[in-house]
Amino acid sequence: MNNLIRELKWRGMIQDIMPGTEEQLNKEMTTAYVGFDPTADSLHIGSLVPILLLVHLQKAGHKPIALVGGATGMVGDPSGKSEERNMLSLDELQKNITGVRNQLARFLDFSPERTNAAELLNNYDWFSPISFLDFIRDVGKHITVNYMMAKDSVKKRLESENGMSFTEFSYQLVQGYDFYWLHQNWNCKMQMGGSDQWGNIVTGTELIRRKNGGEAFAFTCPLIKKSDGGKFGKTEKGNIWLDPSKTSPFQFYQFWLNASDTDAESWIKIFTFLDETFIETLIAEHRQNPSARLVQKKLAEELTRFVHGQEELDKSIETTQKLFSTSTVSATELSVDDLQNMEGIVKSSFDISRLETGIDILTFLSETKVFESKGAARKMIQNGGVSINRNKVTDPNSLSEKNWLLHGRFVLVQVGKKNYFLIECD
RNA sequence: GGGCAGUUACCAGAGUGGCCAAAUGGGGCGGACUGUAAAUCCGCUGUCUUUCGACUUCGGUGGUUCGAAUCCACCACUGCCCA
Repeated sequence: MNNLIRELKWRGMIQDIMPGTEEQLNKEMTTAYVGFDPTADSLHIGSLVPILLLVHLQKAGHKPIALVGGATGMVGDPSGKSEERNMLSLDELQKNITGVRNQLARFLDFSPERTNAAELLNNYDWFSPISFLDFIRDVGKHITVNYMMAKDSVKKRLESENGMSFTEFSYQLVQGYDFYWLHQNWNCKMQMGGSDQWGNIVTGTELIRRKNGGEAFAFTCPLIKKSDGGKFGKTEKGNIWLDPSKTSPFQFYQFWLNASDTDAESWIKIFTFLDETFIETLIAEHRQNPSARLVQKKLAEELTRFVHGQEELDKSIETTQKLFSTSTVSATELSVDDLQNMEGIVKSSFDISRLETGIDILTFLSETKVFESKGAARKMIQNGGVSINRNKVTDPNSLSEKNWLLHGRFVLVQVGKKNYFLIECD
C-alpha cells in the first residue's frame, strides 16, 4: 500500500484535508467515496479530477465507491452557485443517471475477485424509502440550523439578493446523510471531492460523529482553473464532455493540446499517472524548447487514451497531423483518403455544375452551411477568416473557380485556424 | 396579506419621449504577432442584405403620442422587508 496522500500532494491534488486522514489510510484498507451529480447525461472533464482521485485510491489499495446522486440531483447543490437552479424533470434525471453511471463504470476496476473492487451506487436507493418526517426526525435533529447557516455556500446565498430555497438549503443534510449511510452500510470512512464540496462533506462527518460517535475522514482537491482566469473545460463549443458523441475524441485531444504552457505543467501532474521523475524531466525539456509543446502533447495523449482508448487516440493524432503539421503544405497534396477520413471536420455537399459555372462565393458558403447567411460569410471574409484549400479568400465578391476542386470533387473550406469544412461536389 | 424594489441583447449592466439596434464591461468569434501557447493590439458580435437599406427586439397585453425601452393601465414573474 503506497502512500496515497504523499502521491496526491506532489501532484497538487489536495486542497483541504481532515486531520488523521493520512494515518487512517496508512493503517488499513479504507473505503472512500466520491459523489457525482447527474446534472447532464454525460460527465465533462471537470469531473475527471474526482474520478482520478478514485482511481488513485484504488491503485493505492483502497476501496473506491462512485456514487451517482439520483437523490441529491433532485435537490440541487447550492455550492458555488449564485442563484437557485432549475429543477430537472424526472425523465431527464433518469436519463442523466444512466449516462453518468455508464461512464463511471469505465474508469474503475469492478472485478469481484479484488478485495478492493470498486462499487457503483445510487443514493436514490436508500433515500426513496425514507419519508420526510423520518428524515427531519432522524437526521435534521442532529444538526442545528446555526451550523448549516455558517456554511460558505449558504452564507453567500443568504447575503445575495436572490435568496435560497429551503430545498437547496437542505442539500447539505441530504449529502451528509449519504456519508452517514455509507459509513453504516459499507464501512465507508472517507469522502473526497472538489474543494467546493468541503462544506457538504464536513456536514457528513459531523452527522456520523453526532449520531453514533463514529470517525470519518475527508480531503478535497482544488478546483481546476486556467491561468488566465477563464473557466476550465469550456471552449467555443461549450463544455468538453467525456461522451464521444458530444465531444469527439479529436476535439478532446485538441483541447488538451491547446493548453497554455503554465496550465499544461500543472495539468499533466493532475490528469496523468506518469511518475514524478518522468514529469519533471519532461517539463525541464519543455522549458528548453517550449515551441515543441512536449508537455501538451503528452498530456493530450495520456488523457485521450485514458478516456477514449488507444484507437481513438491514434486517429486523433493522425487527423491533427494532417490538419496542422502539414498546414504549410498545399491542400492539393492531401489524398482522397486523407480528406474523407479526417475526423472533426464538418462535411456537406454541393452541386458540381453550379460550382464549375462560377458561383459567387457568398452563395456557396451559405448554401453549404459553412455560414448561416451571406451576411455572416461576408463579414468573416472581410475579417480575413476564410480560406479555401488553404488559400485565404480576400474578396467577398469573387466567384468560384474550377480549380478549386481537389481530386475533381472536394473543396476544403477553413474558418479561422481550427474549423474545417469539407464540401463534396457531384 | 401589507410595504418597497425590480424585469433591457449570451451574462452583468447603463439608458427614463425622437440623436436607440440601444453606452460600458465580460464572454464569444475572426485577424495580426507566435508555437494550433500566454500576454498584447485590431475588427466583428439582433436578423436579412452587393457597407444603401429593410425587418424584429428592452417581462406580457392594451393605451397616450406625429414618435415609446422610456409615459399610463392592467397582468405575470422575481427579490427584499414586515405580518
